[in-house]
Amino acid sequence: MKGKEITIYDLAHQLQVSSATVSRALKDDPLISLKTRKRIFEHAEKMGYRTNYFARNLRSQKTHTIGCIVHELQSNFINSVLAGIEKVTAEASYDLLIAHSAESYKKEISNARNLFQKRVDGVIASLSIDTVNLDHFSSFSEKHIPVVFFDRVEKSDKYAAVIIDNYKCGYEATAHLIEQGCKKIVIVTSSLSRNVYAERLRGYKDALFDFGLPYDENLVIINDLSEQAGISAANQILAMKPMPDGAFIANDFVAAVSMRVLKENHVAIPDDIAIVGFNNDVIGKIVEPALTTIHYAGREMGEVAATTIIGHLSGESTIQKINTIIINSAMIIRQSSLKRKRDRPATI
Amino acid sequence: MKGKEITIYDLAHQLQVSSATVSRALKDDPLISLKTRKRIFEHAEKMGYRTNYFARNLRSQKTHTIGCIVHELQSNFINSVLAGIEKVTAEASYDLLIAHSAESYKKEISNARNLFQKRVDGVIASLSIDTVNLDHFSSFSEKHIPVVFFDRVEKSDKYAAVIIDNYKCGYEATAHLIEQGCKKIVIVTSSLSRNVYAERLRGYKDALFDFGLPYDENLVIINDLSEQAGISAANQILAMKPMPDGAFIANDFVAAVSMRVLKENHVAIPDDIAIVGFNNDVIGKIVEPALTTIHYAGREMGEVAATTIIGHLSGESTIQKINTIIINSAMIIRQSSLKRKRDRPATI
DNA sequence: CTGAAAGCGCTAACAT
DNA sequence: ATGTTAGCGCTTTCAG
Repeated sequence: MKGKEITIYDLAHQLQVSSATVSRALKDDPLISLKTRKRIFEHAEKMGYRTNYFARNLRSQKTHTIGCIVHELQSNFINSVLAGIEKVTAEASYDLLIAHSAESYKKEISNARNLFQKRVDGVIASLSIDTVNLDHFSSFSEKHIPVVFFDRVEKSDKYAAVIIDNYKCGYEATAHLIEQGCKKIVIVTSSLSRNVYAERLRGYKDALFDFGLPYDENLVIINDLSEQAGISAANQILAMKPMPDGAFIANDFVAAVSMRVLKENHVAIPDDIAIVGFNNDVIGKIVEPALTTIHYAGREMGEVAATTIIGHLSGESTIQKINTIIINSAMIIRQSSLKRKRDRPATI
Repeated sequence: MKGKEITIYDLAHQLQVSSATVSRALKDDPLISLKTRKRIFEHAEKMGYRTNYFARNLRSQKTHTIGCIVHELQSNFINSVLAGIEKVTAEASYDLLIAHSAESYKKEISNARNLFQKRVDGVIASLSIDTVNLDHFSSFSEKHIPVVFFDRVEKSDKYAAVIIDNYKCGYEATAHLIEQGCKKIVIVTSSLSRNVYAERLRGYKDALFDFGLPYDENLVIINDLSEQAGISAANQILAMKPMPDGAFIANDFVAAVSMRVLKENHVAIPDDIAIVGFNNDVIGKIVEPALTTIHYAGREMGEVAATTIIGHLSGESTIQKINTIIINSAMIIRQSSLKRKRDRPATI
């Protein structure tokens, strides 16, 4: 069974038709009569024919591959986005090339270069925390290769973006804490060069203002969202006098780590301090008390990003027209933020 | 800048050499004089030349791609394996095609078919929970495409395997619990068709025997390791009379979920029941008390698997010779299993 | 509806 | 050390 690979020439010869006919039939080209198509299909199947994508791509000058750059892989959010992208691209029979920058601008640049070398037909990306500009994507725009950013985006008329309304999320989380009676709310976040964090902070500020609370920049803790960052954020909170009675933390993992440290220091959650996380990670259901968080439809975000790229590639729409798409998000209230134990049941 | 793509012919023409020389120089072939090579390199760089992998692969009949089938993506363990594989394959300038079966035999079959269609040069895989045989890999072995399994493997002389000593891990975990004074130890595990679970159970049994404890099959809880499974396992434990005083749980996530339910039912950990998990997931450091677990070097496992495949492909070694490679693993003792609070400090 | 033929860009024998 | 040449397997005009 080691034998040679079957080609369309073999099939053509065996069926006494031309290779062109086989090629067309295999793509289900209506130009070929249904009868011939069927005959060729069945024969190809029987012979164990597999299309040679290299020959096809070489000839057609398309790779049928979408490149994807993400800043993180150990994240439920990113994984659901990826699942959404995968679903859509697979349906359109595009391949997916996933590169991850591990939150490094330098790596992101080399990821982009790599995808460019691999001649992807389109790019979907979420920016690393320390990315300073979009120059590394210009090789794509120069060759008219479509690029769509998601979640961590940068405004540009050259590329489209799929995001959630981070401002609204920040506002709602803060308002919720205030409604629970919090008067001094810490926000633990990351680089304000990234839209997601900057926007949420803006929402936080506006909520404070609307409810008549003062904004104090000492209550803004900026770090890298690592485990260590969670520990030190908690320690900073513990050191504040008086201690804050609310915290809005940029992701559920950091929130969980902080909660652990706070509890070790005999701080009661939510009574002493109410906590809201972000992302709706599984960990939020494991920690005690269960974590109030913001849920975003990662899967949907991925699907939308992929659909946009593929629509563009098949000439249905143009990325320049679309520019920005906003996906839904919603707060999930659990015990960690419920100071006023009332009728409202915790959502699990 | 939309212009045509540069080819080796363009470079050849511009530099007044033949296309063959350019081709060789670009692969750093020592046949070409260092001077010419350098000249060509620099010119290629300047012109923004990118190699056309389709033409190359079409000609060389190699894809330079390794396919990888995993049963899960939301797992730190799998992610570290993948990182290890990525490192090695990237160094050897192979591409990686990742497919995931989501613990479904059917999907695994279609993943395999897909990778075969894509003509990967080699395959690295970890079996899904319900995989019943290895027939879907026979197309690879027939074409002499090397396959290496890792972690969840099935014995076969056609394929190589990279694993940890699950028997030893099961034995040590159980022995540890016994040393802590446990007399009735539950084991929460999954399908015994998978080597990893069968072997650990064997270790569990032997440890019980060696320490003179009876083996009771009612203490073996088999489920699918989902969140729901963790909840029901805990409920089963709660219903046992007398309640077990030790539990060895197949992964840290399920252990964490079970702990939560147990604690909600006022069971003290480790005093009422000592717990050991598996995999050394981050979650083990978040739960309270911190979880004793078994650490396996996932990254190393990935590196070894990839090195084996690539060694085979470059003709350095043969997979038939190697067959099985065993990677180190070690228990990490934290509070969840320490009934006897003695000198031994908890490892964090 | 089908066929003939050219060529995508690269590699590797074979020749110098 | 470098050049010549013949494809790799497919798609796609152009011609019937």
